[in-house]
Amino acid sequence: MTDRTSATSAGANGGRRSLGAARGGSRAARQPLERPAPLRQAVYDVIAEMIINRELQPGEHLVENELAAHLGVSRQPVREALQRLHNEGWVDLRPALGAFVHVPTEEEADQLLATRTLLETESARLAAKHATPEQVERLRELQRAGEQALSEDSQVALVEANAALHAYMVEMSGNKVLAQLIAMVDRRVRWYYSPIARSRGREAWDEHAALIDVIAGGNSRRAGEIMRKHTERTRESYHQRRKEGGGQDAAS
Amino acid sequence: MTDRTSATSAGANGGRRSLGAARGGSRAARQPLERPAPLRQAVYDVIAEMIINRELQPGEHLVENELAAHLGVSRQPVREALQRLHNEGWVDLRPALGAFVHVPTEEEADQLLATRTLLETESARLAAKHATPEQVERLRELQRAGEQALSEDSQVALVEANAALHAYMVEMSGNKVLAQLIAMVDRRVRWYYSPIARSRGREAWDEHAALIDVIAGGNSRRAGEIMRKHTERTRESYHQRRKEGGGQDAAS
DNA sequence: ACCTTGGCTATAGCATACAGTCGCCGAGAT
DNA sequence: ATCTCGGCGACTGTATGCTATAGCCAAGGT
Repeated sequence: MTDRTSATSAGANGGRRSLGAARGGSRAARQPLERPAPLRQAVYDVIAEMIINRELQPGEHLVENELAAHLGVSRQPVREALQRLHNEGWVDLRPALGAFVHVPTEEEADQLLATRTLLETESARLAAKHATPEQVERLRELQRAGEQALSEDSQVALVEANAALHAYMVEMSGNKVLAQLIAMVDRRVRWYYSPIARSRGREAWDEHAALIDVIAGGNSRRAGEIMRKHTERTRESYHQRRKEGGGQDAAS
Repeated sequence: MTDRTSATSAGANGGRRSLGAARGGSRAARQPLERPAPLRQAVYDVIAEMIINRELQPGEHLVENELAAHLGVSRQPVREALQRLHNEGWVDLRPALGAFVHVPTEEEADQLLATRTLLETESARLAAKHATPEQVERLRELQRAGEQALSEDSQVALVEANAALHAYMVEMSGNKVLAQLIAMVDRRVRWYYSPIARSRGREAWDEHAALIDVIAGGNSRRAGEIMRKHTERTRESYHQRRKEGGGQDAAS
């Protein structure tokens, strides 16, 4: 009982941690277009990030009170954020027990990768189908960003550039439904294999370059093929590393 | 306001209040295996159903208080149900304004159908790849159920049988991630075009029969092809009917 | 020594209370 | 007559209080 009291009192807007502070200043702004951006969104972002970079480990019990106290908000936004994380497969919600960080299984990882291949392949095909010169130029920009990260040997930048490139290609596809699905799947894929795959680096970005060329040429069939191979190789690399003992991560 | 009230009260059909009552008596039960099955789940089911069968119309403002009152629960489970409905694309959540039943656009419908084709095609391919005789037998059972519905000219049964057949095929694919995506997409697809498509009936079920034969033979490539054509035809039928004036539904 | 059982604690689930915000409408000014 | 501004109602977003349950531990029985 005492702990809960302390937890809530800490959260009782007396010490809004980063979350409240970031919003407090917007008081002056009066534009009708500006959306308040609910707390639960911020809470969701923070928790999701904590899960992704392993601050919260798979299987870990996410106690609403603790999270609320930690973030300086009440349980309510935390609950709603957890719900959303559940819908998107990040946490398991066991009735009357609460939320637990999802524990990835080998099977699931494989299925995710397979599904990703399917979706990304289609995305590439569509992107090639109606690519405009401006879009291609944008792709090349992103490609250069990747090369840069590669030369600087910055893993973080590399992962980011990779995500950006794929994301933009999806956007180019013009299919928002597809984009939504890919967003979900991709994020989880990255979570699964990011700690293992030191990124195929050079190789992967060469493939990207080739892919962009094909897209520029508008050859949708070939674009799809290249993307399939590209993601398949990532998948293979994933399996290989797992066998080699990168298994610190996934599954039991 | 009055019109909406009448709509919802009509939908609540009086008996819906049982949500709370059905659980009240569980006090005596002591089995550890018995899952409490949270209220929000029930609430979600009810609201989703109301949306699907048009008791709640596209664009309609879903006021938390009213839903809560009609269902006999507090706002809390309603909120959480709405969150989930939002993630799955059924309702739009406008900050500080609330939840609105999603308004389908023509573009979106098309993208949904295209995505469905992609996913279902893959599902069929995988199903064919490792189909067991038992599974094939089950498929034929479902097929017979469809034929039955067809001969009885029962639209409801037909839609149900159709859903069951596709769902089982997805299950056969063995890819749970894929299954999850298809479940989401399919449900929305059905929502979009159900009021228009009087189901292609005979024709569609003939295609099903052919598909099952191919799956039984384990020809995955061909299974995928057939499924693609199958769903593409549905798509065409959708567009055709829209142009003919079935546009009472989608978009503005 | 092992199993059973009853109470205890921590925590989720639900309900209720409070506060801030958006949009509307009418009154007053130009 | 039109435009602006201030009050008002409604509803969401957030906080907090309450209750029931799951899991644990210890005490007692077999």
